[in-house]
Amino acid sequence: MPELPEVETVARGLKTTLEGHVVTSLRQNRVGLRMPFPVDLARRVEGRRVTHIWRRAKYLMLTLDSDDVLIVHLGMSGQLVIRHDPSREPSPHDHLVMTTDNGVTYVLNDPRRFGLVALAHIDELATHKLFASIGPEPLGEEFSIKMLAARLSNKNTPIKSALLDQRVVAGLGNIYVCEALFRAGISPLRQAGSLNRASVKRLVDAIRNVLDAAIEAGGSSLKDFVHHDGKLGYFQHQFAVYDHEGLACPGCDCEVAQTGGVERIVQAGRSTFYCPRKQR
DNA sequence: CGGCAAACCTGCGAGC
DNA sequence: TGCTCGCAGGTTTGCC
Repeated sequence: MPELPEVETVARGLKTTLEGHVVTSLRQNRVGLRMPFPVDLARRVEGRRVTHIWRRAKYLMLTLDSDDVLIVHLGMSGQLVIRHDPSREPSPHDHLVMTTDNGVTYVLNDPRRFGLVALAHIDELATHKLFASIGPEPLGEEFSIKMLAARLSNKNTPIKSALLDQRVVAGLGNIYVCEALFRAGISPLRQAGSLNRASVKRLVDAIRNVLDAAIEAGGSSLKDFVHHDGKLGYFQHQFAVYDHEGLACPGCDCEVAQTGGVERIVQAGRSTFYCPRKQR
């Protein structure tokens, strides 16, 4: 589920209630998710103040006053939400339960358990296994036409697959790759290395614009995604092509009955939605 | 090295 | 109603 805009939304929401507060208890209801929880997780988090909440790629980052960083990835179905009734019996998928000194309880719930929780010292983040090979932040200064062009130039894979590769650019997932390629007018089938400079420029602009718009809308809620306070995102109502197979492409003026509308294909095992008339 | 399929896991909707 | 199948926002592994 959560791609860059969804994780950014959770980070911004948590800032308002969690930042500046001390973790009074951290309970684990299982040994781990995709990877085992750190063995010393509770010991290193309990009693620490959360000084800064931020995001890198699709990872939620909670910096503690010990200079440890609590790293949370929500996988496909993860939620980090406020639990208003802490006395309630945890649901089978409430894997972590955390309480802070202002009396707020947070639950990490993740039915599919593709999520991940890790802990690292702030000085070792850059070289940490999770982050060492991740590409630039698409909303940051360093992401440019020149740099994306360089990263795509020698790739023989379709542009769709290249953009899903977190080493090329950080934070994009299936939804926003499809939407960005639509906005840029580029076919997902094009070989990444075949894009000219003008196409790469449109792609850089499209990626930034779609991510900005999605963050503005609080992310996309398809099945599982909710904000920290349980509210839904609403960018799904602005999808042009994602999950729109057979529906009218917003850029085409002809009838769906004649064109077939938005098409769905499978690339590297994942659905791609696109308009073959508007995307070349 | 590069690129793709499969695996990890649960839940849900469609179809029979 | 109840079963099976396919599919889902991500990442890693292993194979060619």
